[in-house]
Amino acid sequence: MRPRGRPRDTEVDERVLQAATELLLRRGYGGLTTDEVAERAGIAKTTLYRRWPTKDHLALAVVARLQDHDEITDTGDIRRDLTDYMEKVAAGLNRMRVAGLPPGQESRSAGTVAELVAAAARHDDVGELERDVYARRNALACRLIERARDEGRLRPDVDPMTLLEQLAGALYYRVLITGNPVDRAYAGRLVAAALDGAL
Amino acid sequence: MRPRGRPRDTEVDERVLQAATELLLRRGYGGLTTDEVAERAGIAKTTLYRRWPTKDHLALAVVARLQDHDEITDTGDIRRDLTDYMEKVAAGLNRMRVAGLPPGQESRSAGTVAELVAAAARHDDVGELERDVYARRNALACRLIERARDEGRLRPDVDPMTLLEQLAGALYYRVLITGNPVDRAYAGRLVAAALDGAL
DNA sequence: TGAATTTCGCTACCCAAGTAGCGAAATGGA
DNA sequence: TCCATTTCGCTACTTGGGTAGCGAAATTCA
Repeated sequence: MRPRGRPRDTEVDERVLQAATELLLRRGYGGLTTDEVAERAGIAKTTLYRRWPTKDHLALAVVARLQDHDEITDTGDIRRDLTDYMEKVAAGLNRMRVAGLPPGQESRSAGTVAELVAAAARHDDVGELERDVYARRNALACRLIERARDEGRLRPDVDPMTLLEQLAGALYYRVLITGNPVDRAYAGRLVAAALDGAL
Repeated sequence: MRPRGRPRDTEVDERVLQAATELLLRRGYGGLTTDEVAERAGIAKTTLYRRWPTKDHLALAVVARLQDHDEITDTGDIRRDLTDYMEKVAAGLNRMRVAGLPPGQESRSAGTVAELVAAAARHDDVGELERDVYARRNALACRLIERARDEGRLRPDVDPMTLLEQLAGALYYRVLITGNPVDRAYAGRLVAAALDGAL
């Protein structure tokens, strides 16, 4: 049942997200301006701000929509499954990190990923939404690990979340802090290190 | 030998950093404004910008100065040494993460840490300076690991940098992404997981 | 039909980052 | 002493995120 007043134009959301997506992907976070998004979407800036209270919220909405909800493969080979998962996470990071750079000029910039992390720190609700995205994705991998553990393919005292944080953390650390590339080779080394231990 | 023109007032740098430090610690990144820093330091804003080309550069200078150059303990017990090191890293993160919050209202905000990560992504030179800070600190821990490995206390195929990235990465992941607390207990669990492996 | 309610577009505005340009002050060198 | 050079303070400005307030449009309910 409709609320009381004039209904929202639902096409507006779509047009705004479209325009914002294009700007974010082509020009990066700094090149995404609410003025231009509003202009391209053919609406007033105030209308935009009625739906997304800050640019950070808008950018998160864009990125959340871009997330492909890829499934996790479960072949029973935990080493391989985890490597596959890490590679998918890495691919997502790499897609965002080059956003806004002229082709060929990649630099070490973590770009949009870093800005979204900062956005999460600035607004509590953005942080929660972001955490939901990660959590949903990690939950699948978590079950993968639990199953392997319960079937005796991993040590019984393995804490799935700690293991995941070790793996994903290293990827994010590379992208955000050291700026080194993350590829399948690195994902493999990482999983090997985490599974085999250092002792 | 002095350059040609009017010399820079060296006291200005000190006064600016002082004012910026206080603002950053008390009000957080968003509460640090170049206008107020300049006013408190008793200089014109243009003078500030002649030394630090952006607010991001200034903030990094502040944080870099705050880093305590604590040594790394080497007791020969690699498990304990790494835990100590992780705890020091965590302490540094926790110090920055509460910056700008009224006491008691900690929230999950990663605050200044996240903003600095974004700053590194925005300006290549800020990124390089930041990486230098981390690299210098990590180099010590790296040697610690190498020594343990070469003395047979760790597997011979251990890659020190990968191990460090696993450890530090998980800490940063917690602070920046999941927002969970990092304390000594977590540091211990982390080191145990990395050393013992999951298999 | 009319009243209440909500969205929309518009204009004008505030704030903070960062820049342009100028005259005055402080230095080294001829 | 005079000149080149550089810093400094100042004022004015541009840009982008975000807000206030208003009149018009679109809807529900009586």
